[in-house]
Amino acid sequence: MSILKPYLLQTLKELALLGAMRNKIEISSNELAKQLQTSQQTASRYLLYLDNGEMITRELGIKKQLIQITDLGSEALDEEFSEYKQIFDLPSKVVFKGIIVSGMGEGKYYTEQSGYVDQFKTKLGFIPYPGTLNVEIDFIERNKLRLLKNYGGIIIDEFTTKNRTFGRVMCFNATINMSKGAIVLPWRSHYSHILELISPHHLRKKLHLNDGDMVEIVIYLDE
Amino acid sequence: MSILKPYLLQTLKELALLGAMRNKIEISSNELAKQLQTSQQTASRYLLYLDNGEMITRELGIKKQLIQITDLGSEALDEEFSEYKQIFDLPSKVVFKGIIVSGMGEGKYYTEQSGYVDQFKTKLGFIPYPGTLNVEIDFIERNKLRLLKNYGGIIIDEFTTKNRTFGRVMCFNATINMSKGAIVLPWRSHYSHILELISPHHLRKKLHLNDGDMVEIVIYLDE
DNA sequence: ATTACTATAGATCGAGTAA
DNA sequence: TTTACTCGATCTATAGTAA
Repeated sequence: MSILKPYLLQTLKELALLGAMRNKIEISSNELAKQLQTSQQTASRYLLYLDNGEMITRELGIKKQLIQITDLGSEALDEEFSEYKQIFDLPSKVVFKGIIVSGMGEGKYYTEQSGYVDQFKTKLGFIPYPGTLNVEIDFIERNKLRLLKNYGGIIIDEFTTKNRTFGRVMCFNATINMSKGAIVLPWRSHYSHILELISPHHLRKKLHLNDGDMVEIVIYLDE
Repeated sequence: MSILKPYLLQTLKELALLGAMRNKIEISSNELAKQLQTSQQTASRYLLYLDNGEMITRELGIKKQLIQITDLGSEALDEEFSEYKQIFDLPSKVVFKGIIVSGMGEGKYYTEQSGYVDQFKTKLGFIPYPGTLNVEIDFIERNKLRLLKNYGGIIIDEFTTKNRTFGRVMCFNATINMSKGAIVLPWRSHYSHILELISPHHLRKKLHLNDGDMVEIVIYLDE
């Protein structure tokens, strides 16, 4: 049992609320059942599942049992807590997971235009390594992209060369697998399922990334 | 549907992570299913349940649907978040609910011993009204008592009179229904389901308490 | 007291499919 | 494409009870 079913996570949470993360707590299946508003048998079964999944340790006496949450159990709770922090603390960051894909090389062309480079330097604080790192995000997560655009980021203004016009883009400071960079969203364009990242470093090389690798991108909203 | 089943709360959480607390999000039951790692039918059913429970609003188009979390839904998530905060943020206070019961009068004897009274005055800052107010807590909550003892409180040392020895006790500043006082835990003794409170005032009289009345006790750890 | 098994009742899931 | 129905399969809950 690797990923915890919702009702088992809730049970683990109740145990944590009773102090089982810091100490062994003495609790009978009947008492837990009362807390969970279910039957003694169900509470007993849940404890067995959690024990099998190594989320808790138990010391069974003739009466009661001493229960403590394991490191694995704490991690499960911590992950859940992180998600709630993301929901409520939002203004600070948005997290995407995605996989590395190859672009069509046009990223290099754009990121070398001095009209963009100068602005990147003053507004983002770095000169990007030529090219963009393209990360394909889960289709569903484009909802988060809409959120970003609504929220607003760092604006890179359009400019014109003697040949053509380069459009406005919106940037957000971001990290990819903890490395500093920024994502770049074309001002006009529908929400795509590809995120384009720029960075002062050659990310593929620095992070040893290949197509298909899973990466985590954290986007910072508070500039 | 008043209280949310665990799997529905998880679904609500996923929607919130996709931004549905701040905006309408566009999502198909199939996409949600993928996110929840379940079937399209189940995702659809969950959305119906959440809609019926007024946790979300939906606008169904010919494709997709626009979903936003209602105030009721936000509250449900916020409550869950609070519980996680309680687990992870080191608690600065512990809350008990219990009912007033009568002791056997020995509280008065102890709280009048000058060996205790002098220490109460210097370490707690008040001279207790003679007697203890006894509050019976939910049996399961004695786990929280263990937490308290591990955490450590204000120590009142043992002392000896010409007749006998009075044992060490541990105190915590506390309020009972917002009135100032302290709880007193005998150093040796197993965790009981009775809390003994002392206070500068005659609490029964001041708060018009009778046996069987429900009271709330807040114990402060940071001191 | 307990914990936790068995057996059955009940809830939930998802393939198939209509609209 | 969608959403969401039906209904048999599967999972979960609990009464009864042994240890």
